[in-house]
Amino acid sequence: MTLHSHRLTDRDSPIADDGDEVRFCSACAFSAASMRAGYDKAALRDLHVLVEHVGPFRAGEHVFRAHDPFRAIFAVRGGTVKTVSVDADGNEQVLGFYIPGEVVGLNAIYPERYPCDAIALENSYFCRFSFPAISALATRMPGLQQQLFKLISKELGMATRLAGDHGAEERMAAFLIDLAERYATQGFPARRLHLAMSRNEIAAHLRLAPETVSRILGRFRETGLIALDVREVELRAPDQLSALARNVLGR
Amino acid sequence: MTLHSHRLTDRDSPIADDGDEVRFCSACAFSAASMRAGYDKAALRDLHVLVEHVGPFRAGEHVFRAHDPFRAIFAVRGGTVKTVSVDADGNEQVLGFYIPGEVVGLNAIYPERYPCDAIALENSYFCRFSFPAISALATRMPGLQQQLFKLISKELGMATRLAGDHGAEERMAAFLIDLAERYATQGFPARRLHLAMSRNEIAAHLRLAPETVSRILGRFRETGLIALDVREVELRAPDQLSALARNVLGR
DNA sequence: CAGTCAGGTTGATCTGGATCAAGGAAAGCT
DNA sequence: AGCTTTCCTTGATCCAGATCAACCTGACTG
Repeated sequence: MTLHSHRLTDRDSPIADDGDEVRFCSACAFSAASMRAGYDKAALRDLHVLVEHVGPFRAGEHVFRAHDPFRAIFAVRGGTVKTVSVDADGNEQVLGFYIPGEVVGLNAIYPERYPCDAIALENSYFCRFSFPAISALATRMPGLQQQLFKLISKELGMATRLAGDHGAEERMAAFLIDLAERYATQGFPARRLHLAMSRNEIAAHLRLAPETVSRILGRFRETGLIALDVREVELRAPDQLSALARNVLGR
Repeated sequence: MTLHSHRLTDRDSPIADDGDEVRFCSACAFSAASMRAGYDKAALRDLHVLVEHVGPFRAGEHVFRAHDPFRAIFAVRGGTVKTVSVDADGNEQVLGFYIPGEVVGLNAIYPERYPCDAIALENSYFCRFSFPAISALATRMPGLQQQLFKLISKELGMATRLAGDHGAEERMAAFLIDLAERYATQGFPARRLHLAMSRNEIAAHLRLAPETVSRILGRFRETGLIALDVREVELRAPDQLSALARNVLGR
């Protein structure tokens, strides 16, 4: 098999702190909105002062834990995280995977405690925003407020799609398409991706058995929809995949 | 069968416009937060001016439609609504049911279009809040901003629970417990409820077949967990139901 | 570099809930 | 009242995906 996906490393990631005192890490979920709105230096400085760079977290380390009091949200600067909720019987449910530029922890606002664990899947870095501080700032920066609303609402859309009734193949296709698109919007190649998560974790996300995930990926490979080398994926027929995912993604 | 649930009507509903020029409809999701925060008269007047009472909508009528541009959110003043998304193959998914005091339309913020239809299940009334206006106001009323964050985050929690992997009985139990608790927080009796929705709608919400919903309710009745007369439900053993729902509701 | 172990694949079997089918009961219409 | 329609229930069968089982692979360990 000659599939060489562009494995993300600390070195070649386009997402990183640019070291500039005034501007933000270029991919931060908040920077685009703030820049777009054309805020003055003072407001930008406020937002910048708010940020606390944290990490690295190594694979398997917790960024936050279920039941911890909610204090902050985390923008992924580099790496990948999963959020997981473990029920009384020990069943793990993966709520989501988060890649650079995305924000983790928004589901903790209402309960005022994190309702899940956040665990790094690989070496990962974050911008930590105190939630009281960022929402106070949002009061003076309507664009930031809007951005926060959008982020939570987007997350809500994701959860809703996941809740839908759909066949295993449809969900798997939707997972791949969605992930690829999210990487694409962050500036990564759109047709190749490295899966930072195990089959087990994909399964726990899509409420499938790991065996089913494996079989479906195998089938996708055999029918030429994807090229696959364990965790390296190339979308060979994105249109057919999208067609499969159509009902899940709602378009 | 001698089960007489307290059927909600326009007349006996505790939720209604109180007719006071200055205060809000007592159950409105925003009134509590605003009152609690102790805002001055001017701010309260702003919020009051913002509200537009709409309705009645009769059973089956649309409050908004999928793909319509997002302009407003709706607090249920009386009645019940469902939000439904219909995919390309005509499969209906019920995203949620909303009772008086709850807010519909928050999932439209990110896509900037309603991602679903909102349909009244019975005669229903709403407070309509222009979203641009209420979020502008939220800028001057941090408590209101916080309330909006919470509402969306709470909705996110709901969607997440729905997305979980769980047996049909667990999901059904969770549905009943959750609905009863929501009625209870709105001041209705905690152990008796009238289901405003059909078995089909419950099924489309819990991704079950209507037959399965019927069978499980029958089983709950036979095992004494509930008393049941078609749409009138009495929770006879709320603790056992809660135990069943435990893994779904996460506690 | 043999040994261990977690992760992945593949095959065989089982099962929870869907689907198909047939009536009953309540509500709206003429 | 009768008629129609929609909703609900109950029984019989079926199937997508879970579970059980076996083996493979590659990465880390002593």
